[in-house]
Formats: sequence, structure tokens, C-alpha cells
Amino acid sequence: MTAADLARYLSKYDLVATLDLIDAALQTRTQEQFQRLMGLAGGLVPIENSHASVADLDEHGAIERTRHQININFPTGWLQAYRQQRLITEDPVAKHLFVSDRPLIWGQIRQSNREAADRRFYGRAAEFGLRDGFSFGARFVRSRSASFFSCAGAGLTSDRRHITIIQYMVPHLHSALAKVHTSLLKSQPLLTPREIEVLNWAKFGKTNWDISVQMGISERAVKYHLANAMFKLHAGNRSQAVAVALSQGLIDWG
Amino acid sequence: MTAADLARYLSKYDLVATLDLIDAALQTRTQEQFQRLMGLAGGLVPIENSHASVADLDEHGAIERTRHQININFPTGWLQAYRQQRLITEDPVAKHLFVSDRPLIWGQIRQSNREAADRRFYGRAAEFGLRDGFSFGARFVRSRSASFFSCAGAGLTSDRRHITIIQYMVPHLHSALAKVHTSLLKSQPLLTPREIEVLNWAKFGKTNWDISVQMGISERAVKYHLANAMFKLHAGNRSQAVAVALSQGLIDWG
DNA sequence: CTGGCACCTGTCCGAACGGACAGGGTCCGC
DNA sequence: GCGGACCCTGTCCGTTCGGACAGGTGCCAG
Repeated sequence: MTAADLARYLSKYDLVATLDLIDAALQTRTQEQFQRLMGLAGGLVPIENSHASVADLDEHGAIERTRHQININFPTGWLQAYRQQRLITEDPVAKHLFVSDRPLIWGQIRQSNREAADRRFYGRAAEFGLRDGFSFGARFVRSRSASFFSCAGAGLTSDRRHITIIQYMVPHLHSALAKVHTSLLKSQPLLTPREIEVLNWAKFGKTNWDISVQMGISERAVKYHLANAMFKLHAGNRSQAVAVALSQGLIDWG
Repeated sequence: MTAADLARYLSKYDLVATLDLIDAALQTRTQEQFQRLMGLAGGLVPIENSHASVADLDEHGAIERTRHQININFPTGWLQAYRQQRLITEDPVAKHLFVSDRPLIWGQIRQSNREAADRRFYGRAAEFGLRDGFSFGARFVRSRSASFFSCAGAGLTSDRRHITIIQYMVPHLHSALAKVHTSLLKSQPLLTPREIEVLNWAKFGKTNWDISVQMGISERAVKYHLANAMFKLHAGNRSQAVAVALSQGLIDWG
């Protein structure tokens, strides 16, 4: 992937559209905006359906549980089968994820890989019309989660033009997903307002007594909120509660 | 700033170069890479000198102290005067920073603002050859710091072509600076290896005794390292120490 | 060789924390 | 009306923390 590729395979209109797409990705904050963003991408390369998910990772970097899913025309039958049969364990794409910081073209994996298990996997996917497409997965910089998304469409990756656009576009889709993730986390309130308030004081090193004065409640009430927050965040003490809340984006850095 | 501007004011070569610059910004991790990045930008628009700094902010969002500076041909006399005479307090550009998420063209401020103080400021800057340029400042997403950079050059902002490129380029320079900032923070070791190790356990809610077992040292030694870390991070207890270390990027989210 | 830094260790003690036992209240949806 | 959220309060008690006193080592630059 070089600048020469850009000039060779892309028209001026393509370049304008790609730059504009990157700019739109920068502005993306909400799930709806992300869907519009994918619509924009679909106008540029033949994406028929796409599926984006954000997942938490365990300490080894493996996918622990899925947090959000943004599905655009992706065959629900496939998603069900994928989840129910835990196909992620045999997904040749998932195996390669997080290893490379470039999108993975299904066709390339298929060619380089002739194992029976992989052929079976692609056979199943093809039953749902998923033949041509790419996947991308990358960790978020400051949290133990990652984005993981796939786009499919006839002829999507058989053209150097498409592949070039995808290469340049994908990292910004990932950043957009990161921002969507943050906004979604805040919109589905795991913690109550009081719990957040207490954590915000605890992060500054305030004692329970300090916080009780600041909030105009008893010291016991502070301990109550903190205990609830610790329970919800699976934290053993206030330090861990603050660390988890920060890394999840549940409290800010003010 | 629209896609139409892109097509109207930029040639195909411009578009290729801008996209390539954005891609290079994505790869940028170190100070040297950032300097190369600015060289790339200088090949596209007539940037003669540039100056980038990363600063910590206080709770009101005002600049507290400067952390890093990356200076490329910026007149050192001006920088000295700026620092010594605390010109930031009267810098018309700094006043507008963090308000807008778009770069500020000096000429536009100059036209819209006819106060004597501002004229005096620009007079001083002009003495050092700083007549035409732009500045940009934005907060980093997850830390209480911000990037703040200026580029100057004859005719830099008198052309719609230049301005269009700058508009699309600037957010990615900012992200690049954020990454440079993180790598610089880790390379200039504020904390000792042991202090980092202790904080990394504390973030998981481990007690001093737990940590002492994990590290194979006495509980007293753990308290010793933690106390030193707390002192260096201006933290009153372990919760704050963990929060500060996390937000400064001194420890990771593993 | 000496000062400085990082590393490690000990004891004491008051303050802070976190768990477990309680008990109140309001408001909202089913 | 009643369960279920949030919100708030109390006491007791063992554990943990953090500060203050103290001591030691090894290594490296000036």
C-alpha cells in the first residue's frame, strides 16, 4: 500500500470521497452516525452488508464478551449460527486478528489456507451469501476492548480500487467505533449518578469523610455508594473501582 | 469545509499527498517520526517553520505547564520571549483555542480583531518573521493534557488550496502528537520499574501483602515503592496514584 | 571515594477502609 | 399495592493503609 497505489487505482472523485469519509469518521460519535458512515462507505465500494462489534478482551487478548453490535444487513442467520456454534473458535479471520493492523481480505486467507476446517467454515459462510469481503479487528488504545468488523459484497475485494480504498478507510472506521463505544457505554448507565459522583471524588484521593462533606451526606452513605460501585465493577477496593471506571470510560479525567 | 472544496481547490496529486499524509500520521509514534511528518506536510503546503507542544491543563482547562516541545525552525527568540514574558496570556490565538475544533488562521483573527493589545502581539510576532500561519489546539481524549501547535510560512494561508489541505490534515497531526506524547512519557522515566510494577498490581485492587507475595519482597518494601510513587505523582493515596498513573499513560490497562 | 539513587527491611500507631449487622425513606412501573 | 430501583443512616469490628521512626545493601557518576 503506497501513495503510488492511490494515484494509480483511484480517480480524483474516489480520492475526494475517501478523504471526506475519513473526515466523517472523525465526527462520528453515535451509533446512528456510524450507520450513516457505513452508508457513505457503501457508496464508494460495493458493501452490501456489514457487521461491527465491540468486545471486551481477557488478559490474553482473547475475546471475552461482546459489548455492542451494529448490524447492517448482515444475515442474522449467520450471526446466530456464529454465536450459537461458537464459530469464532474456528474462524480463520478471527485467528489472524490483532496480529496485523491491516484489514484481512477473505479471499487471500482462503487462497493461502487449504485446511479442511477452513474450507468448511467458508462453505458455511457462503450458504448465507458471504463470499467476498474483508474483516478488521484492532484493540482500542486505552481500554481492554477491541473493535471487530466485517463487510461483505459481491466483487468487494476483487478490484485494486476497492482494496486501496478499504486499506485507507479502515483505521478510521475503527477509531469511529471506539468513539461510538464510549458514547454507548455512557448512555447505558451501569452506575447511578451518586456512584459516579463518589468515584469522581475517590479518583482524587478523597477519603470517605472528605466526600461526605462535599456531597452533604453522611460518611456511611458514601461507603454505601462506593460499595455498590465496587460490586458492579467487580472491584475489590476503591483503587480498583476507580481504575475500572476510568478504563471503561464511566468517569472522566477532569 | 466540504467535499466540494476538496474537488475544487485540490489537484489529484494534492489529494493523494493528503491521504498519504494522514496515513503517515497514523503510523507516527516517536518524535523523529513526527518531525518527518511535518517535513511531509511542508512538501505539500509552504510551511517554513512549525512548533508543536504538549501541555498539561488545570481543572479549568487552562494551560498549566508544558510537557514536550517539538520545534522545527521556529525562531527561538520568539519562543524565549513568549515564555519569559508569558505572552500566552495575551496571545489572541491561545484565547480562541479549545473553543473551536478547527485550525485558526492568524490572518482571520487579525482581521476580526482590532484591539490594540492584539495588534501589539502581532507586531512582536512579525519582528521574528511570523506573519502568515495557523495554530491548532485540542484536548486529548483521555488525559488532562492537550496539543498546541503552530505553523508559519509566507503565503501559507492566503490560498484556498492550502487552507483546504490544512483543514483536513490538522486533526490527524493532533492525533499523531497524542501518540508521540504517550511514547515520550514512557521514555522519560518518572517512575522506577518497581514503582510501576507495584502500581500495576494496585490497579487490580491487590493489597500490599498480595503484592509483596507476587513480587517476592517484604510488605514494607511494597509500601516503600508505593509511597515513592505517590510522592512523584502528587497523590494522597493509592487510589489517586493509580488514577494519575493511568491517565498519564504511565501504566497500562492490562 | 563519596554522594546519590534505587532497592530492600524493620516496628509502631492512628486513621481509613470495607464488611456485616441493622434500619429508614421516595418514586415509578407492573 | 407491591416489588424494585435508588437514596440515606446507624453501629461494630477486624483489616489495611500510610506516616514516622529507624536501619541496611549495591551500583554508578562525578
